[in-house]
Amino acid sequence: MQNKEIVFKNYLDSKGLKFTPERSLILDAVFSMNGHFDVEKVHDKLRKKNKTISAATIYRSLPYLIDSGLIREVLRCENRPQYEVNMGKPHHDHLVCLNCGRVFEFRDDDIEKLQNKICEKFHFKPVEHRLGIRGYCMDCLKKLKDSNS
Amino acid sequence: MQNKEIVFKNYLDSKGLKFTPERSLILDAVFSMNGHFDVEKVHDKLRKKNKTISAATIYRSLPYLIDSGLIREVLRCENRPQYEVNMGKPHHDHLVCLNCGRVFEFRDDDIEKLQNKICEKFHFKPVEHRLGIRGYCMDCLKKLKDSNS
DNA sequence: CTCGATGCAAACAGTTTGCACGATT
DNA sequence: AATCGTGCAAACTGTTTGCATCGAG
Repeated sequence: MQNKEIVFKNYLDSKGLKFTPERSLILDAVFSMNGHFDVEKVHDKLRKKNKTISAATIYRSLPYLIDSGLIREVLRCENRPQYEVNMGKPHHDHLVCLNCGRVFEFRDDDIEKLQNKICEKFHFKPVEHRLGIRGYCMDCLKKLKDSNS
Repeated sequence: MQNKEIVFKNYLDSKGLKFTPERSLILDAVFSMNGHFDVEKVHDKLRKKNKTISAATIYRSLPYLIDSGLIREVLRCENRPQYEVNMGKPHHDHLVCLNCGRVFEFRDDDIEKLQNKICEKFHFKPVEHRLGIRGYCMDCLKKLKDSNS
């Protein structure tokens, strides 16, 4: 039993909920994802392992995973909510390419500090923040330039 | 004919589209809104003026308003997309209170500069960015504290 | 026996689209 | 006549919910 299972089980126990086989599979699927994912991707992943679980169950499980701190919702750059695993990384922000859709992660302590300064100014107690910069990545810029010449 | 109408008309003309009475009403409704709004709010506003316009038409018009630069989509803090009028203010970010839902706007040039620095590092050409900090505002903090004592 | 968990299907909300009709040129 | 815009209703997508059933304690 790995760390993530222990965390999830403890969380569920504390709420009088059960660590079922389905929830275990969803947990594994979510952690086998690299990068961002949405409900459909989790569903697909499970189907590929011939462990189909109804979408309703996934929808019902995600809030528990979020509440337990194992995953979190990230910047909405598409039409549906995206999630990602909380891997010890305290926080990071995103560069989203409008052309290829790739997401580049970065973390900048100075930005974090400035944000805290602003919160102080407003007497605002921050819980979380999301910063997403959308634009064009190096590769796509090059491609676009080439195709125009 | 005011500025916004001229801008919109010019935009529509340039695309071979028409500045219809419906689009004019939507434009007015949108500009009479203070703060953020969504499609339903525009619809309501128009209904209150006894100028009911079908939701479909509003949905079809918003992209033109965005594309013409008159309004923009803002941070999604709720379940549906929110928009706001582009009032000359070049850009600002948001503090969203998780308790009362109020949105505080701010602008910080240092953060903007840092973002540009990061983009340079990634050879990333930014188009737009959204920063939302969620937490608790001063008033709610006070209220929450009082009710706990 | 009692709860919570599940899958299914139906319901739902927001958005988009097909279509017939209307207005403008 | 051609083109674009509109309202309506139907379609569609992602998500939630009611219900019968299952399964662990």
